[in-house]
Amino acid sequence: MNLSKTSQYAIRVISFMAYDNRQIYPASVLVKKLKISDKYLKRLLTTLSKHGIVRSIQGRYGGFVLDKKPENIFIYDIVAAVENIEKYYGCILGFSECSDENPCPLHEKWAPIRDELINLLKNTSIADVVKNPKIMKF
Amino acid sequence: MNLSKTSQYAIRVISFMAYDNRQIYPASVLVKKLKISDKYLKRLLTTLSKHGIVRSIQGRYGGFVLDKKPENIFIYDIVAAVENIEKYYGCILGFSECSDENPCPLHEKWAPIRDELINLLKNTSIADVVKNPKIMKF
DNA sequence: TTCATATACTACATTATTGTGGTATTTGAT
DNA sequence: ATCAAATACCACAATAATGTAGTATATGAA
Ligand code: SF4
Ligand code: SF4
Repeated sequence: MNLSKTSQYAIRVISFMAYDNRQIYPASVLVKKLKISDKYLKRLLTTLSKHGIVRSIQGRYGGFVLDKKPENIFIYDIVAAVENIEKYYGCILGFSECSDENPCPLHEKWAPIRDELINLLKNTSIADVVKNPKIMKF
Repeated sequence: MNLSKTSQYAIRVISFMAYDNRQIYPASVLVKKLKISDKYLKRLLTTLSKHGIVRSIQGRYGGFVLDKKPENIFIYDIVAAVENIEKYYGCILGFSECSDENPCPLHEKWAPIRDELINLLKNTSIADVVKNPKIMKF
């Protein structure tokens, strides 16, 4: 019951960068600050840049910058950028024959929870996440 | 955002057996009906029997029987038997420094969803799941 | 133009999850 | 007691997710 580790990494990086979204952070700094595997994080950053969540600046004195204001970056977009978001819409039991149209008794209770979670992801911005000083003690 | 495949398999098997919880099903029948990998399902059934969810009967004419009435077998127990249930109590963002005591703005919204899901798993019995004929068209 | 330092890319390594094979052991009808 | 048919067990295979290594390419300050 959690986002993939990759999604969590992505959220952490973006959260960190949200502190000062004008500053250019080279990957090396982010790796050191967040203690995430060097190459894995770099690859992740490239992915995020291709999805327009960060902007990459190549060459010397380059790095990564947030491409939008933290208020406009939603967790849902980050997750959708790095993993298959469809997964979050499926049946919790893994059945395929049924859906909203053919609900089991569980569905009535599951669907609202699922929808709440998706809405949470869609409505929560990085600015919201960053409000907690505890989290940001990297 | 789903239970592990193993959990889903387990729920399917138990659901199938719930139809006639007096009948002894040899693993071979369950494999054929549910189209789940032979050895993997057998191993899973052994695990479930060790957790008191099914009872195994060895030897010729043996097989597996539900150890309780479907009304008394809860999804939560099945999941807890086959995967690490702790996973479902953690932070969705994967942070560790904080918790209910040091909530971020997201936590206020996440915790209730998490709790609802856990309650759903705890309160939903196999009898509930099996009420939907669509699901049971194996 | 050079060059230090950054990202981009590709291939491989490790780990966790899921799936398979072969054999030992159990059991009750005969 | 025998034996067909079932579970239990152990070791390995395939796949997916995560982590690592090395090289190519880009860029701007000097
Ligand atoms: S009806 Fe039940 S089994 Fe089907 S998708 Fe909904 S929760 Fe899953
Ligand atoms: S406060 Fe936020 S980051 Fe911390 S456990 Fe709760 S949801 Fe996760």
